[in-house]
Amino acid sequence: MSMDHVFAALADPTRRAIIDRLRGGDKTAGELAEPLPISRSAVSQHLKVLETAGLITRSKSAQQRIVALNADALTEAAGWLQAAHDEWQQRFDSLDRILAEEVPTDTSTTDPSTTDRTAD
Amino acid sequence: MSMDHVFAALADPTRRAIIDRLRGGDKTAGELAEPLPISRSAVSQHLKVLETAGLITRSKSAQQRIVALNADALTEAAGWLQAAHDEWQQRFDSLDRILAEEVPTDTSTTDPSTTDRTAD
DNA sequence: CCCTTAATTAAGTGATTACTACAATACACT
DNA sequence: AGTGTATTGTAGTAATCACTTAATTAAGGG
Repeated sequence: MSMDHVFAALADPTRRAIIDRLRGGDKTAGELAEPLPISRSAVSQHLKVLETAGLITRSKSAQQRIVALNADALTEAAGWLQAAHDEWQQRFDSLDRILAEEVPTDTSTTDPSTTDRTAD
Repeated sequence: MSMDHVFAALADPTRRAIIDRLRGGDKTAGELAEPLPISRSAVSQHLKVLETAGLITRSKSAQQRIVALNADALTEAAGWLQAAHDEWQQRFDSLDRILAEEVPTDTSTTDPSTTDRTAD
């Protein structure tokens, strides 16, 4: 259930498609394989990758395997991304504030060619 | 800047470590390479992967390359995860509610073997 | 112009990935 | 037991990955 495995699992478009379908509720391995342009064996292998990553759980019901999404692993990965994003955004915002405060003096006030007040 | 590339980039622990360091602000390629147990060449290759994924931007400053985090790609990936997580959680919550309300009746009311009322 | 520093690119290697086709398992129905 | 259905496991293969060393580009200073 390491982050390595979670992100590696999510890197494949077929596996993300499977997760997208699972958002609508549990499915059997066959139902998941049906719209995909690859063999059932390949789907089974993808499911194994997702299971190892902790993103899904599989349970038996007669011959069929019920596949369900596991929210915990999603939460963990989402959390890491959110943390990185938030800290960066915060740093970005404060930089914005600094720039907004300190900019006013730029040119024309300290221009040496206009400060030669020789008129007197 | 596809999701494939973003998640594939995040699947490597070295690259996540680089992103973690970048949360503290911009760094040069050398600064990023210094604590890592791999060659500078390898770090440069990792940076290229992160750049292709849109997770960082690189700019030149004299001989050095300044590396900066790019929040947009992080936002996109975080958004996908969050959407999957939220919809699942919502479905989970309503299932919880249904179970809490509907459990009382289970079996024994529609059993065909007990409806042969031959006693008359 | 030559040399140092900072970083990237090129080539090569061993490990891993995604797929297919085929074989094996597991369960249900007769 | 024997057949059909749902799914997984096992080679085998072509492509990609992470790494190393060696060569290359680019900027600055003598």
